[in-house]
Amino acid sequence: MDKYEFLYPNPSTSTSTNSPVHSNDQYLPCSFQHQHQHQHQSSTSISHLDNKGAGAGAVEAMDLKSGGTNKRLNKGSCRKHRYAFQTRTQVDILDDGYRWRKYGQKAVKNNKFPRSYYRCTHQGCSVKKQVQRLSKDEDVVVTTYEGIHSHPIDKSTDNFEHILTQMQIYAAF
DNA sequence: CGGTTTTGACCCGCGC
DNA sequence: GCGCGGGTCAAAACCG
Repeated sequence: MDKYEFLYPNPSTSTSTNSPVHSNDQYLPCSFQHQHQHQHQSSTSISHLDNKGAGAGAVEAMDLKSGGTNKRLNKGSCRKHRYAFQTRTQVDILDDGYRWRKYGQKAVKNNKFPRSYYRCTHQGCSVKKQVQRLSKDEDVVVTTYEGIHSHPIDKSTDNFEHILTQMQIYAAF
């Protein structure tokens, strides 16, 4: 049922206005906060992510050190690049051009919708991604990326994907 | 047939 | 010490 391969008919219509939020101690030099006119109510999720237990802000309630994020493989990793996107879309799967394999799904306490855990299917690329939908606003989908891709995108020829790629590269620095 | 999703169980850190 | 909440794994099911 989750077979949405390519859902970017109109980048300026369907998926609009992503609000990148860096919750880690890592700061992004390039602030690509393109706040369009669409977002006007629950757009800036920084307060949501920063504020734990604020009802719908169960996305960023945990730090990297606490969770079992790096319990097994990660032993002495330097820093974790993690940033969340809030996208107003009706589709759960936001295809950014990479290949993801779902490895888990858990229900969040303050959310009626479960959170899906995805992982990059590339060898050596342990980029993780989790998608969560807000129970308050079903149209808002929070996608939290973790890690940086060290390989080109398999797909090609798309403006929006290219933009996303650049955004990730910026976030990597 | 291969890759991926699904779903339950297990594990781990933290709070009480 | 136990329970809770969250994250991951793994085996089976499913789809192209």
